[in-house]
Parts: sequence; C-alpha cells; structure tokens
Amino acid sequence: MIILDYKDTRPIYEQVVEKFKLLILKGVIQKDEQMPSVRSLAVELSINPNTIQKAYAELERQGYIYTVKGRGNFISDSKNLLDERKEELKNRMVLLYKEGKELGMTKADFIGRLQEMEE
Amino acid sequence: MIILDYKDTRPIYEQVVEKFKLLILKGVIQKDEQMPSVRSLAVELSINPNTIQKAYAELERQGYIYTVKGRGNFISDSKNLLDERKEELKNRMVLLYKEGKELGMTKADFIGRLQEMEE
DNA sequence: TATACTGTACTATCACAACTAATACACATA
DNA sequence: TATGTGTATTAGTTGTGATAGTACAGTATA
Repeated sequence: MIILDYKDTRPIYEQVVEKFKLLILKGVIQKDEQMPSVRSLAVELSINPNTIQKAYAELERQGYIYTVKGRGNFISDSKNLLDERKEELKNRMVLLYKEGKELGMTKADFIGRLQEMEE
Repeated sequence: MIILDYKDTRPIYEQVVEKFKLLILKGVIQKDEQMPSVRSLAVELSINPNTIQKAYAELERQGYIYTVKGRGNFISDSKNLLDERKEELKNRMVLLYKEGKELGMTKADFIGRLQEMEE
C-alpha cells in the first residue's frame, strides 16, 4: 500500500504519516475504511510496530483517522481536511512570494513561471 | 546584527546561515565587508563558538563568504547567488503547485491567491 | 470459553545529530 | 611580542528516532 524511501532523510514515521495523508485526501482510501493494523503494517514495511504506532497517533491527532480499541484504526471524513490542506498550500506559496519580494522579485516572476508550465 | 528564534525547531547554525544569506543577498552587508568574528558573534548570541564556526563553514561552502586565515571572514560577490536564489524560490513554488495538483488544485487557484494580494 | 486478533503502555537500549566545553595550534598584524 | 583572527580535536550532554521485548485491555468469533 505504501513504500518507504530510505534515501529520504526525514523520520520514517513522518513518511508514513505523509503517505497516508495523501491517500486519504485523494480518496484512495475512503471514509470508515480500515487502516492496516499496527502489527501487519510493521511486518509489511519491515519496521518496528512502535514506529507505526507513532505515525497512527499523529494521524489521529491531525484528524485523519480514528481509533476503536480492540478493533483497529479507521479513516475519518476528509471533506474539511482537503479544504484545509488546499488553504495551507496557498499560504505556503504566499510565504515563498514574500521571501522573493525581499530579494526584489515580483508577483509576475512567480505567475510567469506557473503559466509557462503545461497544465 | 541578527536575532535567533528559540521557538524555531531548526538547528541554530541553520538559522545563522539563513539570516546571513538574506543579509548578503539583500545587500545589507556588501562585497568584501568583514563578518563578525567567530568568537565575538558567539558572545553576542550567547552560543558556542563552534556553532558559529559550523555556520560560517556552511556559508563558505555555499559561496556566500570567503575566509582569510588569521584575518577573518569576508563577504563574497553575490551577483550570481541572487539569481540562483530567485530560481530556487520559483522551483519551490512549482513543487508546491505539483503537490496541490494531486489534490485537484489548478494553476488558477495559486495565481488567484497571488493576484488578490496588494503588491 | 478459548483463541486470536486489535490497540496501548512501558521500559530499556542503541545510534545519531546538535550543541556545549575546553584546549591547542597556526596565521596576521599592529 | 601581544592580541585577535580561523581551525582542529576531543569529550560530554541532551534530545530524537528507532528497535526490542513485554504486558495488558478490548473485540470478535469459532
């Protein structure tokens, strides 16, 4: 279901969180579907169950999944999460622009680069 | 000359590098001007000289400053560096856009947000 | 009820990075 | 020569990421 990148310098649990966030936001895994169990995913990825546990705890904290003790972890409703994520991306772009502005760049510099890409 | 943010989770030496890169690119410190000495800056920021040393080594590696043993660290010519930095910012924005595209966002979403800002 | 799944909690240990601390050495210059 | 530069080295502290092992509690089902 997910693949780890060992060249990536980020912590493993962060990668796991990131991958699942994408799968959930893109709708690949849907509302109330069951997540792989902590132990099975640990075996599949050849890492320690505690690391998966940490990733799941983070996903729950951020509202992406919910836990039912003794049964497993399940996907939350991601409608609002998707909108929040889109806002976050736009805000990060504004921060980039502000950084560029300090160096003498204009909106047109950024917009131009976007427009010259194929959609 | 610079101020550290202890709420920032990044390493101190990275913050020092970042702050000086901005000062140099913006022309606040100019070509051949002298950097504060490792020891004096360490005292000023109340951190260890080795940490400053690490930051300066990184700045030199990236071409922002040059070292004269026994005399001090001095600012390099930043003409090309500025252009490179602008390119880097535009590339980071492209990455943001690609991330958003996976979630169903369009160029217009990003461009719109930029345009509704006052210049 | 017994068994086998779930998640959760805790402790111990290892590795590594960031940072501090102290010291020593080499070069430049007034 | 004295003082201020950068550089190098070694040692120790702290925090984080990850592994390892164990134990416990809730759920489902044969």
